[in-house]
Amino acid sequence: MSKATIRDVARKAEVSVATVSRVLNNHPSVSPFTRQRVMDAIRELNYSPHPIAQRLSLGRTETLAVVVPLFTLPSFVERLRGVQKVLSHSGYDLVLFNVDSPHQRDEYFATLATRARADGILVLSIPPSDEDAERFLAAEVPVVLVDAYHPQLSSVYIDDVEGGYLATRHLISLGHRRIVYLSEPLNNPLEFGPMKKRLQGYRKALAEEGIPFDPTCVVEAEPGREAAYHAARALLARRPPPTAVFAACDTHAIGVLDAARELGVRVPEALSVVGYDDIPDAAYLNLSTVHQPLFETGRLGAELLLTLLQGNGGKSAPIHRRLPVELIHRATTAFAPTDV
Amino acid sequence: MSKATIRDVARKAEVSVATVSRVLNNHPSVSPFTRQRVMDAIRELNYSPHPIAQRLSLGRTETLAVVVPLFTLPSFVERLRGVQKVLSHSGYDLVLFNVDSPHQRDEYFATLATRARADGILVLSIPPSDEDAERFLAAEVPVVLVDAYHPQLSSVYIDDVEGGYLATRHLISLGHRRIVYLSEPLNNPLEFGPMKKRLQGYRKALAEEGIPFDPTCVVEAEPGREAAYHAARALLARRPPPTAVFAACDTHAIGVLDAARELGVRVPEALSVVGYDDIPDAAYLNLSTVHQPLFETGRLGAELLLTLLQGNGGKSAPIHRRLPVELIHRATTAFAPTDV
DNA sequence: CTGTTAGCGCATTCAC
DNA sequence: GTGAATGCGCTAACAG
Repeated sequence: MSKATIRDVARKAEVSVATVSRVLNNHPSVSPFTRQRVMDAIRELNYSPHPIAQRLSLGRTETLAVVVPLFTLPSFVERLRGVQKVLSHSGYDLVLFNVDSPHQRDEYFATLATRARADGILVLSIPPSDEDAERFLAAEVPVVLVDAYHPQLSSVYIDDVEGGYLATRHLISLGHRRIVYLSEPLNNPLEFGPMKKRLQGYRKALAEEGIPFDPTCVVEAEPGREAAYHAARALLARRPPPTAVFAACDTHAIGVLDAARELGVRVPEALSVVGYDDIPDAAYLNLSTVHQPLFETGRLGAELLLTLLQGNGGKSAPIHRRLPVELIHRATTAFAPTDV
Repeated sequence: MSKATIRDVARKAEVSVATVSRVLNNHPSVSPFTRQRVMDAIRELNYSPHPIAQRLSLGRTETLAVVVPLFTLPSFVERLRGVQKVLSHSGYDLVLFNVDSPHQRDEYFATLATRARADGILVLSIPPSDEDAERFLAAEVPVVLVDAYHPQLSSVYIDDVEGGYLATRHLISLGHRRIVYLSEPLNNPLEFGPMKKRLQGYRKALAEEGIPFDPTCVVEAEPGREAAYHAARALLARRPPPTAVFAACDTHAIGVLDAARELGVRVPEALSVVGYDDIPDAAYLNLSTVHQPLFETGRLGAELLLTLLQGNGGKSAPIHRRLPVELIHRATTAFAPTDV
């Protein structure tokens, strides 16, 4: 249907293609009369400009790339929602690049480092290497990192050290001393960093209170409730068992709750558990946790990218926004048992 | 960097652009010698073809549109995973269109009905109108519906009538008679149909057993655990209360479990609950439910679309694939209490 | 095997 | 105000 081209419209309206183009981009210098005739022709032919042709001519792609670790992170949906909310009315197409391996990440980052690919790039939770950053900079394609950081690239992120610190301090203030830090693998192929940062915060809080760091109190488990459950069972079998667990993500925290329930370990009386992220389930389960603004972070990242796109040409200094985290004290944390 | 054009390569390799184009699309008729020279030039210039220009020239967009109700359906992630898995290696860009209002749906469907927009369209859980279907057909742009159905458009879906039937039959066979059907709003703005279909299955099972249909046993609640929880509280306050609830989605079923627990109604002794979807949480909570292949459905939909794209030109008859559903009997359903 | 050329559909100088 | 002409970067006949 819409096979009509700008030329057809021009012919029908008895004007030149240039004029049609002008009314299309409502250029001021077109007489009302001609404009009307063109509009009529457009409507009659059910014409709409060919996006690809426009893009080639304009030298823009009208496209934004969003790079996400779609399946590894459960929190991505919330972030993506925030992103989508902003971009939906921006006129940009949102193309999704899912990376689930380092190789794919490298490939995407390499191919995206061109204005010919996308006008801007939004990267969720995947830290680019220095080399990647260089390429992005050289290609002069605006990039915003969400939940990731690189000094040379704009970003929106949270202070994970602070988050880990808050969670641990909370437990310490309740009298806990044998606090386990349970996290997803600290060294993962995608070099997802927050888990390490949270560990730093954990250690910082411990150090502040003069509690010696016990390496056996740092345990890693694969992502997912299941893995955390098994890890927790092992933990609770220790003698003496920990009195508190700081899980680096809510999913893990829930796995810990599972194990505790199954073993008859009462929470929070015998075991305190604090999670991280504040996913919807956390509120429901009354899980004490560190709240991080998932939706917000996506939204702000997208907005920042649009801003960078506005100020085209001016490759200004990167803008970094750090959003606050907050400890939510719910029902899974309480004073440490006294029979230590 | 990659500002080099095909002309630059041609110049450097001392050949014509046509030849460069040939090696790019590894056309056979190029002498090994020339090919090597061109390849060298390409590498030296760090050249890569401009996607937009290619598309304009080829008359293809190399793009697939995926239309999703991103935020209303919790199951979309699983489906999208399936889609992504297939498309990631297809060479197509995957652009995401999120619709959360009828208006947006209409807008997207209208603008997508052109080959100029996308080479193919994948629609998740949003039934197009007859008018939409006509437009897609007229534009000759391949469309695959996932979890939705239209006679003229290819689709991958499940038999929701059967699902509703299975769930209800299961309850009936356990001796239940006062069975409530709890569902998301039957008439929703996006005209999402499965809830009605499941109701049909429910009624069919009832009818088969000669159990009179009681309109007060059909209750609607907004999406989400919370709303279901409130609805369930009201239900359990009835005298006599229902002995079983068939929730049209697992999230609702979980809300029912919440209410039962809070009111001290034991499940499954005093109340049987069966859900629908078999989301990850369902397995964990030991929820009896109707399993539907979320990931599979997305995967197959994407594969079907690619197939349609292969057989370009031939606008064959629509292909419909109906995937089986299955009742998973877990711990939330049991024989009806005898003290009726 | 390789080069020349004509589009693809639109935006945009530059004249008039 | 409007039109003719040029270019965006690449592919695909058509010649040679």
